[in-house]
Amino acid sequence: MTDGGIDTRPSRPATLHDVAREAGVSLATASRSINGSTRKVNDEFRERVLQAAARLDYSPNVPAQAMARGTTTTVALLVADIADPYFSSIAAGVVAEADAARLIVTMTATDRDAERELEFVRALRGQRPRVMILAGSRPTADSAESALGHELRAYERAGGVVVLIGRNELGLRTVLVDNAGGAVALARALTGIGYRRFGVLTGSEGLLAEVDRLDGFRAGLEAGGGSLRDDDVVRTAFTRDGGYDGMRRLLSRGLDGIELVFAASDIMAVGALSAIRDAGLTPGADVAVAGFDDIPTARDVTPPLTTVRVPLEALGRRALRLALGNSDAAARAVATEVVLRESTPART
Amino acid sequence: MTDGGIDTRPSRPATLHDVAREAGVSLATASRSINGSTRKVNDEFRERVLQAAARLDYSPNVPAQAMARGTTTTVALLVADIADPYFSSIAAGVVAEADAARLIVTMTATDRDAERELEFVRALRGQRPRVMILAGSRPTADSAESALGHELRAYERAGGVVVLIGRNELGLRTVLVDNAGGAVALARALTGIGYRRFGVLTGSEGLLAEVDRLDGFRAGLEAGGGSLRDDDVVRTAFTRDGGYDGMRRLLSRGLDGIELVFAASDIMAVGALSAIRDAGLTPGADVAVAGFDDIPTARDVTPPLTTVRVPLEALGRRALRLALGNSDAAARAVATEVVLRESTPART
DNA sequence: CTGTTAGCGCCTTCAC
DNA sequence: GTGAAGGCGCTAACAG
Repeated sequence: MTDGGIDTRPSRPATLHDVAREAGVSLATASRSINGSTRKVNDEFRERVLQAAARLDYSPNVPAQAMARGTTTTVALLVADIADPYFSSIAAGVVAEADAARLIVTMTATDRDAERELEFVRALRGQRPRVMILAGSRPTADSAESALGHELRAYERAGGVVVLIGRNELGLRTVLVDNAGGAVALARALTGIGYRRFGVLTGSEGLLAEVDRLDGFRAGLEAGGGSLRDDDVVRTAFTRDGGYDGMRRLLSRGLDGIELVFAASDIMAVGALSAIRDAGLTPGADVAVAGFDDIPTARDVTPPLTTVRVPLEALGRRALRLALGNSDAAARAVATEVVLRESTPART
Repeated sequence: MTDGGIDTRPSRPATLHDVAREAGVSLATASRSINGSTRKVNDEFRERVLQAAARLDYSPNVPAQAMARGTTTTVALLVADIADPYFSSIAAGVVAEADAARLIVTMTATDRDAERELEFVRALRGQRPRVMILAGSRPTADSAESALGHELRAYERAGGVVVLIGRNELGLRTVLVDNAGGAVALARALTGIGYRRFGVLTGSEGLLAEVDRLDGFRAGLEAGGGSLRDDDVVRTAFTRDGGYDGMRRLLSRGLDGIELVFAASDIMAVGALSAIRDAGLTPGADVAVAGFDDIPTARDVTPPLTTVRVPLEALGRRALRLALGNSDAAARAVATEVVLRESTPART
């Protein structure tokens, strides 16, 4: 820099070695000063090292540390769809908790594709994350399942920790959600305020959550004296548009006495509301709608959505805590809670 | 495994060395077989290596590869809030594009805190990501700003690439959004359908996006003959709850002739709609509301929200493409587009 | 308390 | 075409 200007040429990042030399100490001392090991370092030396590091804009090479230590500080998170509020809320929880533990989260989306999920688990395994959290619940059984299980088990055998959110399979650590209980409670609450004839919008992929919610709802109706005919159960995509289409199908076929439509997820319910409105009807008044999850927008749609609250962010936090060995996170299924709002007005 | 069962004890992950030995070839040959280098490998050998790898459940150690190669396959993404649809949509775009380039995305949230942002940039720098994307737009200037700039420049000097989304500072690569143009167009469209008296809900942190949107809106009003009084501009948090509170303030103070409230983001507009409704008024009829961004829920609230579409996912994709040197991604500001919906019915 | 040194797992010239 | 060997940046024994 003979011109005295700032050197902006891309250059090799400073290494610990450089810092040690600059500070006039050994590599080991530099290392100990910067990340404080068990051993103590003379204050003066430490100070010198730290200043040298600052002067050189030194930034520890994490991959190198990982290799030397034999362990990373990474948490891998695999979700079905990042833009879906269900998953982004969970992700926010995982990130928040990771933060507290000084871990970094890597995030990927499977697009609800089992092939892709498998592929990603394979790729992620290579990163040697400390923890792998899978939140995209998937079919109860399918061809890729065994391969997935194999991969996950291999990962655990090599010292990794897997946590599944919302499904209970493969004998892996799981954060269970009380889907069934919530659905039962919802059904009872709805029959309790006078509803009798129901319709259902659910997913078509046989996800565990879907199944549990439907079964629970059925059970709750039985107990409460409501009725649900088999052909009033519409299977569609587990998305906003799926909810819209499913509701439209139901409407064009004729509601035929259905008083309330239960959508297996809020995001589907939101689609259903729009479909109802687009058909010239008024949700709540002409047909009631209930959802599941209590995503943030549930209270902002009109009418505000009756639903079952699943503490999504807490799920994410709990998943990571469970992975990190916090045993009280292992407890039992995460409780859910019925939230009655105006989309299901009391019937007389 | 004398008992013939499956060994599930946590064991050391298989290394390339193990694979080579198992296949009876050298380390180099194993390496070349598995990740295909420039050199050719005898088919038979390669086959043997691949099988050995499968047998041992070998998974390449990415951190080790990174070290040896001197470069990672990581993209670091820093956003303000993961659960906010604005950012999760951008994130989805980044992830999708990263996918195509076989890169892994690590994601962190700053919680809109400049301190945290700085801290994270520092930590992320250590990961030696190929690219760093900052999407949490922040104050136009503040104390942490220079430190941030210093850190980012050091990162670039060491060979990294930084891309900013939505702000134009520090002389770094940027994906610009035409906030001003969109706001101008919105204002003109609204005056065009008969609105004259406006109110505004905007953020209080002086984010560039806020400022541009407000200025643009003002300019558009002038051109279109609308009016906006200074005390009809409410500064509040750039969140759903901020929108709710701001609107409530406006309402309790008395709308005083305001016909339409422009919220600087959809998420704030959504809060405003709820506030209006909670006050016993009907949004659209009693007060019109417009937002900005066109997040997915904009069309699902009632009445559907008039807004300015920002192609969020595309922003994310473009940011990464720009980072990867795709020059056509460098073009000019991303275009925005006015979307009129029922929250702003034409005024005779 | 400080310094020396041997790896961590992999890639990549360089000889063969 | 294949193998041997050095080195990537850092940590963690191990001596001093």
